[in-house]
Amino acid sequence: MNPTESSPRRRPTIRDVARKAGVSKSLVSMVIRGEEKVSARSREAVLRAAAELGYRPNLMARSLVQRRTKIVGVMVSDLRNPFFGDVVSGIEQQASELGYKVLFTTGDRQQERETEAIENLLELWVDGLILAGPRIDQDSIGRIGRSVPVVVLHRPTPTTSSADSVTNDDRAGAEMAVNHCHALGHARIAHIDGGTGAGAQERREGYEHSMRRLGLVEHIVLVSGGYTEPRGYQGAQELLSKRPLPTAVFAANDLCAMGAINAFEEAGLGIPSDISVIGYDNTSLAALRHVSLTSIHQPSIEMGQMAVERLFQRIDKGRTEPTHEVVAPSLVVRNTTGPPPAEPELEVRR
Amino acid sequence: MNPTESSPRRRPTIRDVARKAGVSKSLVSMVIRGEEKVSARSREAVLRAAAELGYRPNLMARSLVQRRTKIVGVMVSDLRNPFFGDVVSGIEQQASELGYKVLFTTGDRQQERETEAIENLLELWVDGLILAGPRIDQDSIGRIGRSVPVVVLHRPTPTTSSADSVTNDDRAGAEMAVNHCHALGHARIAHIDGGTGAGAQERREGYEHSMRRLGLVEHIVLVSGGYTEPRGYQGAQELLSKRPLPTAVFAANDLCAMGAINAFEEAGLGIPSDISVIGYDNTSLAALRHVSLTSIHQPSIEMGQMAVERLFQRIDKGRTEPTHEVVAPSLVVRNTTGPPPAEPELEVRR
DNA sequence: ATGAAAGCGCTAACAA
DNA sequence: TTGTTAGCGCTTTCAT
Repeated sequence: MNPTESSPRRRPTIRDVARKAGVSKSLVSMVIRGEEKVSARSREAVLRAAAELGYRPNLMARSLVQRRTKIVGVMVSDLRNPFFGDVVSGIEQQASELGYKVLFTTGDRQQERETEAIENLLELWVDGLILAGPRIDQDSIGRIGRSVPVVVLHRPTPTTSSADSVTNDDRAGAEMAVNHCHALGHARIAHIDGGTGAGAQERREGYEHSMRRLGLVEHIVLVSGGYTEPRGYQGAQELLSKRPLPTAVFAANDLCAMGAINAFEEAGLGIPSDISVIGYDNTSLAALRHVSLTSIHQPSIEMGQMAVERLFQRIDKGRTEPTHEVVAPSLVVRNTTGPPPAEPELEVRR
Repeated sequence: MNPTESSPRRRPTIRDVARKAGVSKSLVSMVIRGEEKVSARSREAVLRAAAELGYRPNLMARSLVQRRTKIVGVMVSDLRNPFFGDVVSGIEQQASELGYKVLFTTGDRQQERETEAIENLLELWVDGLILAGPRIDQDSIGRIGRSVPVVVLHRPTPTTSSADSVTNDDRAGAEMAVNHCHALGHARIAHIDGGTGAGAQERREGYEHSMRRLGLVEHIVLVSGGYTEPRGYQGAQELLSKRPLPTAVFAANDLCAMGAINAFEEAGLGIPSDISVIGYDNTSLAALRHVSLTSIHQPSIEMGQMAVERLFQRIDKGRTEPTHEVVAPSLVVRNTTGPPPAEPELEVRR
């Protein structure tokens, strides 16, 4: 029995191809990489041998000698959030445009898992790293940024950091949300926050700042939530236990908003007749006509593309000073926000 | 100026650590891999040097000599479908349990992109491959399966194939959907199909078979759709242009169902008062109380885990005969299905 | 307990 | 145009 065949499919290497084609390794290498200076005869022989053997170059071996992988690593904090679907799509588009492959890992919204996920990518010596909505601390990011080009997505990064960042202006977005509600006549505007999620702090601050600026400081109600539906539900429950009830709620993101809406509807409140809800991210979820959630839009596909572009500038263009791109969010009004209900107090006074 | 420092962060290698710690490469290797037979003194010296240099082992170099990567590659057909969030989560859990890393790529529902995505993984010499909802043809899958362990998720695979598969019984699930509608009193049950999506054919067949078995063959209405919301919307539009209108619609998946619901609501139809809608996959989307979509559940997290387990058996346990695991789907009744409206014909006759 | 040497699959000079 | 050689960073015998 042929030992090569009997061994459970040892993958053919460049050597096997060379032997079969009757040429040297280097010639095979040249053909595989599409170099010109190869005679048609050799080229054909090599290609045929490669095809017959089912040869596939070993990227690791190649990367080892070239000292670069042409791979962009992407750590996505939460694959369950539809928001990241768009981001990833933008990343892939641009990467393939620039000749890079993309590999993903996920952190499942837990710091420890994120660290692991990033480590996995780093051990592969990816040429660059994109952290999409990371929760790990800034110090860690800075440290990683010193050993490999890093772009942080959706999370503001201190200007001192070695990492680039691409974010939307969360503070401005939050203010848009509050202003929208205020313009509709709301005063008791509450916020279910995003906890430790990327950008959550800024949205919180934007909310508070805006409330203050509008003279609604005594109406500030801030409950803790998170970037998931159950967190939004919990946050809404907490709001429901307080009096007076808010007439509008700004939720940390769309998922959170959906959870809040569920809680309110369960409590028999009409949306937006009794209570308005506004989300953030303008995900595909919000756009579903059946959901029709008013939300703050951030251009996620474009942001994904920008992240890759930034990485590229560092890797292939030798840029070294960090850049911090901030894109403008925008308000998308749909059907979960409207004017507040008539004040019950009026009826009491009557 | 120290040339090592000035060069734009060349990553430290095992050699650098060895030099700094004043020991040999092999010793460093042993320490890094946590081997026992190393003196405490050397171990400390090595660890300190490694920490100071920010050393990170190069997985590629290691894989090259070990001829295995301890990486499971996963090609996900559509990251925008929340369904895959769960699947991925199951895959990651089980993989980390078994000591494997996971790397993802996506195909964005296009065959060509899928092929590329898979190729990327293969060139890394991943130890095994999971194809989650692939659209590429069975031949290609079979070919890949002959060179590396492959598990196909969510898509039935011919028993002749060299790949394993983990699927739910799409045919049975489709029949459950139809039976549920029939039990509610519906006869005009239409189907918006999933086109070339994984399992779509089986769902289509299950629908037709079930309609036939229930004696509703003349009510079979099958329009083409797909596994996305816009496709569902289009499919529903087509249904709306036909007479008589169906009283219930079985959509290829939840996304498709949402699109259909949008179309129906836009047309002024009440759900489920005028028309019932049932989806497939029981995604987080369907579970949103505000959406509350009746759907066919498949245990996605468990299926992800099983896929990894199957891979593991091939990689580390030497299994060679293909397995085809089929799990049972189940019906989850929510608020988008109900009894059909009173027949308008009755009023006409009156 | 530690080190020297060979080699994983590939590319990149350099020779021929 | 083609082959030879060295070496990428690491693990793995095999000596010591």
